[in-house]
Amino acid sequence: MDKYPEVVFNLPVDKAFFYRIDKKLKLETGMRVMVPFGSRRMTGYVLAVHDEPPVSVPYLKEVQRVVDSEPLFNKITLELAQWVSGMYLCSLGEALSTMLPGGRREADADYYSSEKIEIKSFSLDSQQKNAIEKILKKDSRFYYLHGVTGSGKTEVFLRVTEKMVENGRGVIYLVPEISLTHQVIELFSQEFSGNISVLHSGLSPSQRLKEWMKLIRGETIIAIGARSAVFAPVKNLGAVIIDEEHEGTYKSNSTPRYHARQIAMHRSREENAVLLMGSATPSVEAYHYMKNGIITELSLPRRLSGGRMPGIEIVDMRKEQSLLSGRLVEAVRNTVNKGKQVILFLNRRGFAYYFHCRSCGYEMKCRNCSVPMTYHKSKNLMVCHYCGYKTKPIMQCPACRSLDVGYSGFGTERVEEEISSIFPEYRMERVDTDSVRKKKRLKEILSNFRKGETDILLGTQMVAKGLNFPGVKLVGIVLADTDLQLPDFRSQEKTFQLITQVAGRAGRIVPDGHVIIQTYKPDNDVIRLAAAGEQDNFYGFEIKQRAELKFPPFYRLIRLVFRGKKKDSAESAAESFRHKAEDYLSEGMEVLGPVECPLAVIAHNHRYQLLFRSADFSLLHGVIRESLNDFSITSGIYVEIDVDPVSLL
DNA sequence: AGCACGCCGACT
DNA sequence: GTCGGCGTGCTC
Repeated sequence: MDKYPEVVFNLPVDKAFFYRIDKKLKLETGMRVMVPFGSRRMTGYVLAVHDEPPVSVPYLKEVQRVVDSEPLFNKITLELAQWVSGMYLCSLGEALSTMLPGGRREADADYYSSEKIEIKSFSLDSQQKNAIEKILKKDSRFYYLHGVTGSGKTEVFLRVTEKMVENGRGVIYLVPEISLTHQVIELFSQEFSGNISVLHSGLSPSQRLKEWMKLIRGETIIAIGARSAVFAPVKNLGAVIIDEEHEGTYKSNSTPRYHARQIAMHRSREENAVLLMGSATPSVEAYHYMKNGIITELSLPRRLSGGRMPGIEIVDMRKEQSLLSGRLVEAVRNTVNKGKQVILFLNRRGFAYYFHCRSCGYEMKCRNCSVPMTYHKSKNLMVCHYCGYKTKPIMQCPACRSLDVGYSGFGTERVEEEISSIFPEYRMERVDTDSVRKKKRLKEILSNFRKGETDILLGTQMVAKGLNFPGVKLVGIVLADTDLQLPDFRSQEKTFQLITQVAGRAGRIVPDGHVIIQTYKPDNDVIRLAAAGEQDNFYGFEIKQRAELKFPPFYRLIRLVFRGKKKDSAESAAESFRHKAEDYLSEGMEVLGPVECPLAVIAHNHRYQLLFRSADFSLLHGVIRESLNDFSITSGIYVEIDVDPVSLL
């Protein structure tokens, strides 16, 4: 006697397939099976096990192997996958696969340390107590701890978790990147040891699965991890905590392109839990919902240590010759001479050194992609930031044969060079994804800096977040406006957050810290408001602009990218999709495009995008879903769907 | 997403 | 006359 499992795969195929298996073998909904599929064998997820074969299928293949001894997915996680598949317009199998840790690894070079940290027996001040009380009263679904760096958000998170655990309820704690928040993870691991599953990417797939199974069985009831931990099968979920809510890492950049905050909101509603977010610089939408009362704002305006925010100084780079202003050089010298430390911050590796002809303006671009090639001095190579294509640097302009060419721009390597020529005796280390390929090396650099063995730490993103160094007195933002020129509706928000976060860092330990912001746009509203610490004014200004320009949170967007080897067919696919969609289009919806994507070509693929926009999300979503349904995808063309895109690049 | 099947161009 | 290009359609 046989039974008949219904199986889905991690493929862009929105369909279930049926197999047969001996009734005596243990096979349940939520397990994985190895089955023949066409000419290959694949792992599939069992949605249901039927007693009767489906009438519509004449011949059923047999399950080769049952992979799991117990289900990986329970009712709640299966329903969640269903919702993800509907919301983000991917197949159910793709949704299940992204939820499962190790099912498909999400690239992030994480670093995890087991260094012991002291658990301070902290006492809470009145503003923290007040916040905790409100959260536990649960008269709202969503809460936001809005407070400056150092105002004690972590303690509130810890206490809320403690209370939840006392009441037998589970907690998901999300952090932007494990590597930058290992102190917090250590704190939680020690406080709740035995009760916690840390789902970090340093674990092997089988270790991750083991942690997942502990949660499914209820052996642990706290899950902590990056983005994908929002799917953790925590039993009796009481709270989801999102630390540093504004961080871009909460949005996935592969199918399904989910946002962890959106999943968290959905789960907290479905599972009757509270959602607790926190940041000093909320995303514009979160800020908007706080002002609307959809999210309850709990503000923590005071710093625990009583330290003041640092002095912030803007330097106009239009008057400067070099990429380090006289003002910054002087401040670095003063700081190091007093035995204090400096952090220099550059936000974009990709905007580094590029080839540029001074006669005709020719820029050297990648032959596969449309982005400028970046010069890497240490290897003497031009490298494409997107596809990894490498080529030798050239000495003559290929367009006009001029010899007046150069490699210019801002890059950590260039800044490093400049600093060492001005201050050859200072000890400096550079942190970026190139110089710290190895996790050990990063740990070493950071620990040297913490011990005061380095004077200057120069780096990209990695130095801006989460790290608190006691000796730091000066922070320089080498170029604050790089994001502002990007054709992206979120660039102002990002710039504001960057400056505010970096400034907060400087003053955290040393109250009289100093921040120097170098910019070519000293009069820019965003830079001005960030430097002045005028949060409410910035958000007010930005929200007004978003409303006027029809961007989120007032309007919702769905972006479709059509990509293919052939430029024409990519464009015509986008064009014909637009026509399809126009049949369904109604009042209050608009389509933009097709236009070439800002990054028009990536790895030989031409990219065209359509942007759909409406204030009514369910209408918008419905139109896209139906259009996709009766749109037959031309061969060789791939469609990427991004619901609520965070970036339009 | 793969992978096989199938129908037209340049080679021994 | 065949090898192989990749367009098309299917996978229980």
